[in-house]
Amino acid sequence: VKIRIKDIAQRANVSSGTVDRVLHNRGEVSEDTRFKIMSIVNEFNYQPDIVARTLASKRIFKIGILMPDPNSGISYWQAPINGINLALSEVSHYGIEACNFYFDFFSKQSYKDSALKLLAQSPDAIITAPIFADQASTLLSHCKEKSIPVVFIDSMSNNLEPNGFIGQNAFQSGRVAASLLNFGIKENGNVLVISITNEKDNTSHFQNRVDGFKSYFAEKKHTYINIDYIQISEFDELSIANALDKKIKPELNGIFIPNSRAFKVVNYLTKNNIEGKKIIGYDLIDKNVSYLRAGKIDFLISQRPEEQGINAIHCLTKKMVMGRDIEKIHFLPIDIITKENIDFY
Amino acid sequence: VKIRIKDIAQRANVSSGTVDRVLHNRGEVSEDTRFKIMSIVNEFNYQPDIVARTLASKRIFKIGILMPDPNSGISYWQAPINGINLALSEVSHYGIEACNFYFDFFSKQSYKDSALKLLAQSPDAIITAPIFADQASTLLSHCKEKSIPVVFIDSMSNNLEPNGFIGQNAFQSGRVAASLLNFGIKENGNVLVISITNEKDNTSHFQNRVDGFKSYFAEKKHTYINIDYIQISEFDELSIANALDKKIKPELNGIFIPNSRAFKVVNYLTKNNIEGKKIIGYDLIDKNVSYLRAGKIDFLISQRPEEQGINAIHCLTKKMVMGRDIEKIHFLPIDIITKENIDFY
DNA sequence: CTGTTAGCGCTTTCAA
DNA sequence: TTGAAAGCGCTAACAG
Repeated sequence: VKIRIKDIAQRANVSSGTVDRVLHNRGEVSEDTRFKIMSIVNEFNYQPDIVARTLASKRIFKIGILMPDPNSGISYWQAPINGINLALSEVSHYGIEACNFYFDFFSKQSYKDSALKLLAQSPDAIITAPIFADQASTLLSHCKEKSIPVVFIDSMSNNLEPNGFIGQNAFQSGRVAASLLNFGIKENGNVLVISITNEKDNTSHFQNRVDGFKSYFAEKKHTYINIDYIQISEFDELSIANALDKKIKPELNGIFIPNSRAFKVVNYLTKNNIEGKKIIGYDLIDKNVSYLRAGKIDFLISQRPEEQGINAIHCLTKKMVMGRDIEKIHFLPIDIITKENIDFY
Repeated sequence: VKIRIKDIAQRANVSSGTVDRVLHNRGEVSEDTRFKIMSIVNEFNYQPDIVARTLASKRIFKIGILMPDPNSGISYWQAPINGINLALSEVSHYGIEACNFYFDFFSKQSYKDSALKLLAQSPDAIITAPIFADQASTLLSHCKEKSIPVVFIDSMSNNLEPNGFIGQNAFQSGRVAASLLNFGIKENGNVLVISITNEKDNTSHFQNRVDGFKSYFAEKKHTYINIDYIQISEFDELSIANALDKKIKPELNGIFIPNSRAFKVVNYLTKNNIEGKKIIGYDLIDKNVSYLRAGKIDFLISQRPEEQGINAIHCLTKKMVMGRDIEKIHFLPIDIITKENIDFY
């Protein structure tokens, strides 16, 4: 019971060219025939054969990728790019192509520059990690004007409205971390939140995690967990050591690091022969994974960065090739990773 | 630099029909021209355009699905079927179709019967959960003869060799469970493994989990965890209560249920007002999830049943449409689910 | 405004 | 053994 353009044309006493015109809203069709055709389309629930379509139309869809440079220090950013490339290889025969632009994770200017270069390529859609809220906002406005769909991955700037967001619920992930520490610590104890970050980071994302973390303990009635907090805005070893010297005490039970820099804390602990703290951090970057395997980090929370990339490509492909809507918010699972299950992620 | 059949034909001074014949090994081609064509194919690394291919060949690939009846008691089995259907809807335009056959989870005969009915439909590939090793083995032999690829999902019967397996590493998942309990229990304590299963189940799968669980504690040098074990082969409330009355003691710290029947244990505990045991089970079936949300189960381990179904369809599609090989073993992650992250799975 | 037509790259039948 | 040709369902350019 599949109806084709040819069938519709026949029933409407028009040519297939005309049907094609109304299906693609390219005008130049009288209201009468347009109506007649549409009613047949609806009556029989016409679904275009996308295989035939992609074969016939040699159209190329260009997806602009604007991501942090995976080679610049923070190895985390290789993961979403891997996901993007993997997905691209699967949909390339639909005429989906990418043009990649990388920016320096620590430079707003670099984001801005790359964004401009990207726009110069006139992409049909854009995927970006909106590390810098202001610059991402500018990009978004440009795109809205030209009606280029934009998908954010990784993090969400609170007041921006991209066509879609793919990432983790940061607040809730903080709660997950808290519940794990709570499970290991029993009724009462002391935990420390160590935020190694400076104002150049997309701090609100990390802050949401901390807020979630605190909210968990705030709700607990029968446990008495004392939460201390420290922010360290210099990333070098000495600054971190100085800051931690004051905060790491014997009575401390657990440590929560709300971003991928847990390994820096463990570096310090190892150097100072401090053991027995429960530690939980984020992201499966090499240095964190090594410490996890060595038993020096208890849990890492993963945001499925590859899958973020994969999903972003898939959702834009569906949008452009099949005309499907973009899901406004797509939260990925909050994966709990330990020494014992790390091999399967 | 894409080469087409037409180009190959031209270079070889033959018609495109002949090229097609050698590409599909349908003979009726002289060794000479065959060789000439193949060398061109290799030289230019010809990749068929699968879009054009599927459009031209109206071939239908039928995938036989042989799974436990999702409506018969064990609600778990709806999940892989959902995954299968989801993936099917994505690849249906490649001419992939399914014919479903369900069997009674507790009846070997029913598996056998359904397998025969399925084979009568002469499917091009088969997906099954090999709940009964012997019967699955018979099916496998039949398929090997007719060279029908078979993919197992969920569990693996130790000495069988399907073309592919998609599921979880059962042994390692038991280790994950153990490490979680260990995290919550500290240096020493008592844990109980409750295996609610009868000989009709595919017990080896569950046994692997228990083995993994034990292996974890066996390796621990500085913790003294005493592991008790009980098997209950009747599923009714009374039998379970009788069995547990003897085993659940105040000094018990943790309970591990190596299959989806954790809720039956929690039913008992609730009825008897027993609290404060750390509990870990498997699978996100409704009853387990309710107890997880209520804080009566600490962790559930999930095997991504939907994804098992999705992957099975995808890997067979790649095999049949694109001629790619089937991955022999595809282990899915061992997801750790808590009250705090359940909403995102 | 509308119809005609020539493909897209591959498969498949029929004839030679 | 091989070649020629008619499609698969849809697009897009051109003619009217």
